[in-house]
Amino acid sequence: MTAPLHEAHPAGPGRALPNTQQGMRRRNLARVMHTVSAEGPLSRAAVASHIGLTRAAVSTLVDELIRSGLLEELGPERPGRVGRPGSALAVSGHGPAGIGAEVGVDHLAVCAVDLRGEVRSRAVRHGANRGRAPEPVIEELIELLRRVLAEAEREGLWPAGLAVAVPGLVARDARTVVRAPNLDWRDTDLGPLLPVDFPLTVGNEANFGALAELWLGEGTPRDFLHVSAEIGIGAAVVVDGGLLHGTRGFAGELGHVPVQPDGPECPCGGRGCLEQYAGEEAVLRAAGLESDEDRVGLLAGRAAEGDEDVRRALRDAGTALGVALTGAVNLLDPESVVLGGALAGLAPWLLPSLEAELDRRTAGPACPVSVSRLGPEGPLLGAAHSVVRAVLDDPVAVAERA
Amino acid sequence: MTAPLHEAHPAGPGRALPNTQQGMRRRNLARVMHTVSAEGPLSRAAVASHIGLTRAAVSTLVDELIRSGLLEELGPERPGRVGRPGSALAVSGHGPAGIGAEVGVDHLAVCAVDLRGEVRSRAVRHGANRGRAPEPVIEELIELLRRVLAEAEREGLWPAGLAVAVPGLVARDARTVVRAPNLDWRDTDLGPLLPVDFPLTVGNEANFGALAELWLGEGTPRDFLHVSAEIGIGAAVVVDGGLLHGTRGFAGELGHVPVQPDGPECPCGGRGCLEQYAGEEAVLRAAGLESDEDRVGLLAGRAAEGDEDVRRALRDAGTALGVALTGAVNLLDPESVVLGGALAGLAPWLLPSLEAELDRRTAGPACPVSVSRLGPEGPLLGAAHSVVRAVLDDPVAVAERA
DNA sequence: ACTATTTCGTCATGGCGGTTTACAAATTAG
DNA sequence: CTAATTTGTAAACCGCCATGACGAAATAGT
Repeated sequence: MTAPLHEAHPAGPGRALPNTQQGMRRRNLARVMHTVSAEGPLSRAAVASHIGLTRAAVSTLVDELIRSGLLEELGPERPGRVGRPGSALAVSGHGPAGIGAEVGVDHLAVCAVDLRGEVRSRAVRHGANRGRAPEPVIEELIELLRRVLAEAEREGLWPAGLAVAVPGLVARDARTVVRAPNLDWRDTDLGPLLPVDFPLTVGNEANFGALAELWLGEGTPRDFLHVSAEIGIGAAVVVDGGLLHGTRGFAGELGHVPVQPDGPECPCGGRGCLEQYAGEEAVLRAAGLESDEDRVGLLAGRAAEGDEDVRRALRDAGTALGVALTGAVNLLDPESVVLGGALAGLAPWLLPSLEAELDRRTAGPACPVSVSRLGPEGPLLGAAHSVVRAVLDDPVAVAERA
Repeated sequence: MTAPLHEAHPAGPGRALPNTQQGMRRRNLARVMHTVSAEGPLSRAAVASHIGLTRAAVSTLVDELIRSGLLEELGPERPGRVGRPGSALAVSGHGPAGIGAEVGVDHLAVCAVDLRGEVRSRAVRHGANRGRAPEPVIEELIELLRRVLAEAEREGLWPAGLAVAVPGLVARDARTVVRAPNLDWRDTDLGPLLPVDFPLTVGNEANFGALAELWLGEGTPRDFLHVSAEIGIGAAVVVDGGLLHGTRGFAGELGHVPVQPDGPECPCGGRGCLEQYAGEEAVLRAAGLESDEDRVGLLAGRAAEGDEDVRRALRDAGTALGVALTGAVNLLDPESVVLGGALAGLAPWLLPSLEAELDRRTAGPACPVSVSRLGPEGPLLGAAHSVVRAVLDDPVAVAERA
């Protein structure tokens, strides 16, 4: 029963809808949902002027959305302006919810987000998953999922879809994990393991983090490069408000960009890949540390304490990141680079050398580098919100399933 | 009078059209044009089944396109199939034409392409333009343009737009050349210099070359990386059948991707940029040659003769290209890499080391590298065809101008 | 307090676009 | 020569949005 959510989450409302009158209607319904969702409570008239339709047309659209339970009438607004006050519309806090899940190296998490974007339920379970087989891990995830779904149902929500963030490469079918080095999973189709009766999507953790940044970050542009790191270093390329997936779904493998063509060998077969300089393992080694749990926290702690070895290791990692990012920036000309995931916590010590390297190597104004506010929350929120966006992108599709 | 052609040539038909009934109509007109253009002569019924409309609907669409002179009725087709034969429709060979122009380092060229994709007129003028001011060069280009337009008019064609390919960075407004090192142009707006009474677009030569590959190449995928080189090394990133422009329009600057972080200094401010290893100047120097004209031809000639110095220089350049492309391929996961422009002619000596490097550094199946058939013709054809595509993408817009 | 003005939401009407249904025309199969 | 099949078109219909008019509900002015 696991139908794919529309793959490669389209940027705008309803990209794939047919070019017929019904398709037009569905696109307009989506535009209403997006407008109300983005611009807060709005009257029908305000929505109409936002999207360029007449009040009459918006009325019929809103009626349909209210009947479907996707919009709610909040009642008359009381503005100081002249004229009859409008009736405020808001996205419904009941009805469909986006379920996000995350399989991390040392934790599992599930959450439910309503159409308003609020997290209404969540469950987390800590514990190292490194090297565990997929089945028991997913078994535990399902337990969390059950709890979240139960609580969501008590709040009047029903699941519109499930998106799972995984620390590894995911095939374009958005179902099978091709390679997850931290977990030691290879070519495992999560579809059969997660028998849910709503659409399932599996995606790369870094990609979901980037989407969270795009949708939840403040002032985030529509074209940027989102860099995050767990063990591998993943980048997500966001172009015109949409993710760049690549042919096989493997785009964004920043970790294996050559930084020093005759540097140390890398398991990927190359030499001097970024991961050999800025990967978690490499940085720990350079700092003279060893640990099996919360390695990022360890690094951040030592660096904050003033440990010169750790700081040097992070400086060098920043320089290597700067070299790799110079290539990426030259190739993509993004509006900015955002450091997310584990890198966000280490930013204070990475940024100076990273920016110095990037500035030095770029002619003209350098590409600004910023740090994500979301940090480690990004992937989970991005996953849940991807489902919410899918609902906003095609409201009738979910209304039919209600 | 120079209105911008729709910027950032959209992939599909009429992306920017409003979501109204007229917009729907225009999109369907575009779909008919695209189908007839791509699938050769087709009956109304065949078009209908291709795009999923009814025969009746297609009939009215075709009527309108024929009245506008964009489609032609070729007469009844004689198939061996049962049933009444359809009336073959073809894109008109008269009416609107796309005008392409190219400002090269040592030549100027202009051509006119009809909606069928045939080159109906062309004019070329050889002569070094290096270091000449924009005004006299454009003056000469206008002379060629006048000749091409005159011949096109004799053939019953009228210009639907002009696209100019320039060897340099072009701003997002598609009018001003920000930097063209070979010509020594900086921040020159070609709009005032080219006062034509139809839409004008200025674009990067490498980008137009990539578009030519996309539209004219056989078996070219919708996601690929097109690498070309004149003096600088430009790459064009094609994603889902559309060019990736970047925020400022500077995407694809492969020449300044770091290949050896502490290599020789580069005018861009960096060190060890690809251009320092695989740029024209660098290769000539490594080969111990010097020349002011047709430097690529010189290299190819010597390499073909068996000159070991030249071959070694090209091998090394290929290796450097391989390193830079490894980074790009990891980041973008394209379906293939295409070598175009000057690189196409040098491919026999570049490819082996390039592919070896790329294979070695990539885990799993390597990204296939191919060579463009179009070679130096690419940019000019791509420019002209970009105008033709714009007409196919929104037929009514040009019909109104007829 | 009362009227004029402004804005909101809705209804009836109409135009536009594609579908459905029906039919004549043109070909092949038997 | 008839039956079957396919094409192109015309007429009626339906869905969707625009237009214009109206009542409702607020403010502004006298």
